[in-house]
Amino acid sequence: MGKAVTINDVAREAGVSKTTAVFVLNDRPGFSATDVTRTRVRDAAQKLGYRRSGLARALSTGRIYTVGVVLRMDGGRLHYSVYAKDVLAAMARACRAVGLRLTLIPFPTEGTLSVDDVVDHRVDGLILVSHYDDEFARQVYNARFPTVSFGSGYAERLVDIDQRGGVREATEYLISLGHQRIVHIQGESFTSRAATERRLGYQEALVTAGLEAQCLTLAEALDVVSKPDHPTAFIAYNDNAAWQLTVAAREMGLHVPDDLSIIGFDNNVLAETAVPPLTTVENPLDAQAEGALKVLQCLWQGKEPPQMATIPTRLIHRQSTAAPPGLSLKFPQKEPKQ
Amino acid sequence: MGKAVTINDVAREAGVSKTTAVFVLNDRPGFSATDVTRTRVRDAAQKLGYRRSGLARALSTGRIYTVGVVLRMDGGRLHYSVYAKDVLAAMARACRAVGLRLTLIPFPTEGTLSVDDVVDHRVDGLILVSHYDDEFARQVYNARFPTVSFGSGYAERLVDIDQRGGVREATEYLISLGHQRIVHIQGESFTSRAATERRLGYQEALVTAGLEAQCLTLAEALDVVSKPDHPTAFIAYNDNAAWQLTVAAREMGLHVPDDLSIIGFDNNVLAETAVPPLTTVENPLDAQAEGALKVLQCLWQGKEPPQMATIPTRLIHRQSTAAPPGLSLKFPQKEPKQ
DNA sequence: AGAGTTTGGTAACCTGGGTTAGTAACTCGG
DNA sequence: CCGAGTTACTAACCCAGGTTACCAAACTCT
Repeated sequence: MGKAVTINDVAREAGVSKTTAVFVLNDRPGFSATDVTRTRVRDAAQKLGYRRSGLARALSTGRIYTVGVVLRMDGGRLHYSVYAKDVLAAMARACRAVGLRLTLIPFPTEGTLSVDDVVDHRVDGLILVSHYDDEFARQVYNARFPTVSFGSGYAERLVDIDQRGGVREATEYLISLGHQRIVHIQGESFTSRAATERRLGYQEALVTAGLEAQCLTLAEALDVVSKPDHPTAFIAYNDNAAWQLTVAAREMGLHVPDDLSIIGFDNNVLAETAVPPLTTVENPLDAQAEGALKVLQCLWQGKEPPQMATIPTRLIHRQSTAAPPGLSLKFPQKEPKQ
Repeated sequence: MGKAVTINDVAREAGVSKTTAVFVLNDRPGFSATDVTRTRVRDAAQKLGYRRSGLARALSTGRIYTVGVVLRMDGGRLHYSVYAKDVLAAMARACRAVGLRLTLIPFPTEGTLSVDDVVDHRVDGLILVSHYDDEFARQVYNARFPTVSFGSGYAERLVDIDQRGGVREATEYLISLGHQRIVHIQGESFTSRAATERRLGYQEALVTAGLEAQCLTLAEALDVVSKPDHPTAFIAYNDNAAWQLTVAAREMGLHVPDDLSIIGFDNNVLAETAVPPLTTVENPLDAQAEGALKVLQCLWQGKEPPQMATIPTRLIHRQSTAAPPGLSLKFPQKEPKQ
């Protein structure tokens, strides 16, 4: 590897003081130097292949330009794999865009994390992604370490998407297509913020339209759909549930969307993979990631960030939604198998 | 946040020199101090809530105790999401076990990464996970930066699983069940190391048994399985392909495993999610991650690591494999639909 | 011409640890 | 009681940057 070139080497090569070299290379505002000097320093740096040490810089500035993403990396269910990877990808993009680095701090499967553990990770701030321990979150916030919650979870400085509005819009769309019997497939953790918000969005839309609300678990929904008088539309908690329902419906000989309309939530790869591709609510992870970083930047600058930021969602129209069978004039209604 | 407590504060509080404080707190071998002194230092540290700065330590020791994982975070296909997340989880576990941290260095969607970019990420070493740019890999290796390849890719210091042996064992298992017509579903990138190795494992087993080899793409396989005289067993490049074939077979009214045996590769969440759960070759990511770290540790200690490490795989028996229809005595053979 | 300001630049010290080379005091053998 | 060896501890310097305070010369104003 050879000895690394330091700023001292550059200064010596350019025949100036270290201070001058530092100030020139950092384009320090307010520092005056002749063009000749500036050029000499830059040429010397170029010639020696100088690359400044992020470490030393971090030590003296007190900023390391890295955020830690605390995330459960276990959790075997398929859609969580997709979500975790998508969140990381979005955070990585957002960080890259503003010149930050990203350290992954996996939340352990067993036990918990302590503030000490986390601070030792040398990060300027933390992003707590949903599904972590509330006790841990409270500790970190109490330590006054710059921290944001990403998605549902501990409610301090939360950056979340508009869960409720997204589902409301999707439900209103189904109503506008003429559906009267619309069922909501609830998330597995009924009490989580995301699950609650999504359910509320569904209920708000139905109440406004004067229709009756019915919330089922995925298992119940899979059962209901096999009955002859099944509902004409389902709005699922996430793409995974929507996708499983789609598979089940297809196997039962039901045609999606002619016999059954299905809407998911997340717009992740599962929605694209499904046959037919799912109409779904976009989970704008990129915008959410940017929002989370903005909050951290506020904290770093000493500004008080908003207690809560909500990222708008939008409905992605694909091929799993249509008017209910009675209203569909395009094709003769198919008879469900059995 | 208050002012951080430094080692100097501890030394002052304990009434000793900084050197003594450092040596005591680091349990430096060969340093002698009375128990009274040691206790005084430790008590002072405890009392002040001293926490040493990883940054400063990294600066003076030249080691930051962090590895960078270079990984594509785009690539929308479902199984890649699962793979990326599983690899990260495995790397995170392996790092944690040996007291290292993990920085995610996402390989950009467009363009490439430069060595400068990466070195600035303040890491002691790099893990290049498959699907990166060969040119980039060459540069990093040339820069003599401690680097390992994880899985298929640039062939210097490669830590890979026993792709060939895994598929060979799986194929031999199908043969032992009595299958005569076994088809291999190839990976999408036919020429990649993983795809080649897996195909070779399949071919070796068939040749040894005196059977005829047939390699198809997933699309071709989905087509073939709809024919009346379809093969009795498929061994897929990965769980995703196996899973798609399973879904297709089920929709065609074929029963897995009675009509059709299917084996996947990876043993990830897709294999568990599939109905029926897939017999598959385990992709031992944890062992592979540990192997990759071992190589880095060799490099850090100046030892020459093995050019190539191969992690053994094993077959996971689930419900997608059985004897071929003719040999199955358990149930009457079902007639494929159509 | 003397005072004030701008320009161009630097020595010295800071970040928070780790390390080297030494010193004073004590112990032991002869 | 003198030299050698050990024990207990420390001053001073290193890592590679960033910052502060200050200075000399040149320029501007009255």
